[in-house]
Amino acid sequence: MTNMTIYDISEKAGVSIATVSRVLNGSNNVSEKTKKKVLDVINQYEYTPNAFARGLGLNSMNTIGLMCADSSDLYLAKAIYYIEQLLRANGYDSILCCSGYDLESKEKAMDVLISKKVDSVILIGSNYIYEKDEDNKYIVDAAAQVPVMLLNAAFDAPNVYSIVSDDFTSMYEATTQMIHSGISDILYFYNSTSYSGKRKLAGYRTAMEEHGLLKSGNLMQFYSGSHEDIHAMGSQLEKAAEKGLSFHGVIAADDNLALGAVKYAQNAGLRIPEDLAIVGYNNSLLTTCCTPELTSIDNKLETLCQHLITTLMGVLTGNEMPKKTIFSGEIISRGTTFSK
Amino acid sequence: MTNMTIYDISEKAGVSIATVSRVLNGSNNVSEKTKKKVLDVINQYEYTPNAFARGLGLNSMNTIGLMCADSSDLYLAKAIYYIEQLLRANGYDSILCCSGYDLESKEKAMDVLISKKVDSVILIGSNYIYEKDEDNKYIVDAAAQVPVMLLNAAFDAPNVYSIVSDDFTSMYEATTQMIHSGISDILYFYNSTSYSGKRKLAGYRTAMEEHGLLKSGNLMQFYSGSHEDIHAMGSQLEKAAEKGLSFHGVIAADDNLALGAVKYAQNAGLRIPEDLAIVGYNNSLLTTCCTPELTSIDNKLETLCQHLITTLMGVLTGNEMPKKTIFSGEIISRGTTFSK
DNA sequence: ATTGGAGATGAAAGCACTTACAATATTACC
DNA sequence: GGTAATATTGTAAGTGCTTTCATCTCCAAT
Repeated sequence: MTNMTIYDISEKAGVSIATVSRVLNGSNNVSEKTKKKVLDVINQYEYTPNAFARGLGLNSMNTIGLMCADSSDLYLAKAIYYIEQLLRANGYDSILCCSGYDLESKEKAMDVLISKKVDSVILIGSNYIYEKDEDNKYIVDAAAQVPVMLLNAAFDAPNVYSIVSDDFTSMYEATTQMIHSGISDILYFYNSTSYSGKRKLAGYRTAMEEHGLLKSGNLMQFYSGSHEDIHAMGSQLEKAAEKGLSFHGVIAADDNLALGAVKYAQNAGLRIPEDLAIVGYNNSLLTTCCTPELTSIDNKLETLCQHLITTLMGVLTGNEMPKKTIFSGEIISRGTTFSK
Repeated sequence: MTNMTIYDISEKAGVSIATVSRVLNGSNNVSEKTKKKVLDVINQYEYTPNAFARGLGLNSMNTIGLMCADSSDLYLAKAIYYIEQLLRANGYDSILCCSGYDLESKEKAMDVLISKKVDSVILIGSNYIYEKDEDNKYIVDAAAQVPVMLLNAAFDAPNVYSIVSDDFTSMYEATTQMIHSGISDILYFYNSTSYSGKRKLAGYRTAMEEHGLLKSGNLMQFYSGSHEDIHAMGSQLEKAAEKGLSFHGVIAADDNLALGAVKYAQNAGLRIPEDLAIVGYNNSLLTTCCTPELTSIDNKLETLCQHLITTLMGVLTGNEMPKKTIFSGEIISRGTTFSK
């Protein structure tokens, strides 16, 4: 922690700097005797090698770039937390970069991280993959420099690894379950058409189609997924109902939207779940805030993160790792739906 | 973005590397003509200087260490978000380190950040300052290396800067307001005795004392402040009520605890606010999840963060800056209290 | 006693920048 | 046109590590 250099240590220990460097890096080409001698000096003076010089020599400072649209988003914040913990446990540090949701900002953020010489970039969230391939160029470019890890999105390119949850199946099952509970007019309430957004929607559609219940009027998009807008979400449902849209169930693409539906039901004096059953997505802490509490789909974020880090560590040590991994989610039943 | 060095650029531009370095660092000792010439080459080849070599030469990589107990905590996550944005706007990047709540982990986390050669460390949250001075040694040590910024805590030491909200006054006013609304048996529900925890409590005590209403039995501590425990929080209140404790108001030290009180009231069939008025703290998104919505104290986090960064930037450029700044909070009245 | 080879060590050349200082070019002024 | 002052540029010495390669030590095998 002092400002000594490797030269000071080598002098005090009576060895060359090469030897000090070797014990610093755990090389086994050092005799036990001199290793101990050097370590003693290092501990005595609380010497810490200069990280920049180390970085220059090794071309790495053991840092990983974490990118997400908004680190204050409930779900993303949890992911950041898990990932940071896991990385540090593996000897890596995290440099965080909130990119926002537009492509240009993402490209800029990516440049920042790459120019910081991170060992890898982890893109947290399904909004980093675009329809058009040219819009994903910034990812391909980054992957030419360092491995790129995607959480909740998948993209097939060299040096890009994807960890996703099976959103399609989760939504398919949630929808099927609601149909089986006797509800046939189910609204799908969503905001994003991101990678996972599309798969969720497809899960709903497939389940509805299989029962001959799909009506295009029951797909309702809201412009935002932000918590601040839950009242506006509620209003939108209210207006739709006033205009004659009839629905006794809402499947929402995330918990904020589901909470909007709860707000709507409460304002309209509807009983939950008798008059309106509601399912959310992400199983965030929002689920336990409202009354009744919210049924939601848990996509096993911690497991996804663990697997992501395992994969990344494998890649960084030069191992062949799977390019895409899929995990199943789970429906957590609470008060806003009928128990099976 | 390529792997060129300053030598390549100097060669292609027909100047020395010193000149390239000068334009890279915005030195004004370069003629416009050569500056343009060099910039053209840099842009043409998309050259980015090697961050490690730069760090070694400048002894800085323009990164700031962000430390918080748990980045997935609602309030801390918001702080991280604001700070990261502001830092990046000022040309700095953030390396994130979630320290947990125990001292030893914090010391370790601090070592990690310092050894990464950050330009400053920002401690986010009131739990970084301890009663005993020896427990704050890790901060003093860190401050010997780089400026240390405290958000929501204050500590007087060289090179340590504190940005706090006036928790005492906020709590004093919230309590006074509740008393004036006609409630005299007000429970104080808290978990932490951190820097701001103590000040909040003092605000409540002072207000109650001034009205001769303070009863020590009305101070109720809960072991955790975590959202997962809201049901347990509710149970604790329920048990206390069953044992004969009477209260018609709850002032909670944060929104999670307040939500616990809401859960209790709902389970016990109490009307809010008629039978039980509730005030939370932090004005987090939890406030709008429950019904009725939660009155809470907003401590102007964004303002605090802005001021913190302003102060930090001043310090880093060698200016004299105030060691401690205090901002007022504001009570946001919602449905869990009587409107004034 | 001799040789070969493994294991331990050191000298020195990177790594890609910054910057003090010296050298040169340019301008200003008489 | 000459000189001093100033603006611009280059040389070279850091910055603190890693690592290759050569050297040296030591011991087992012959």
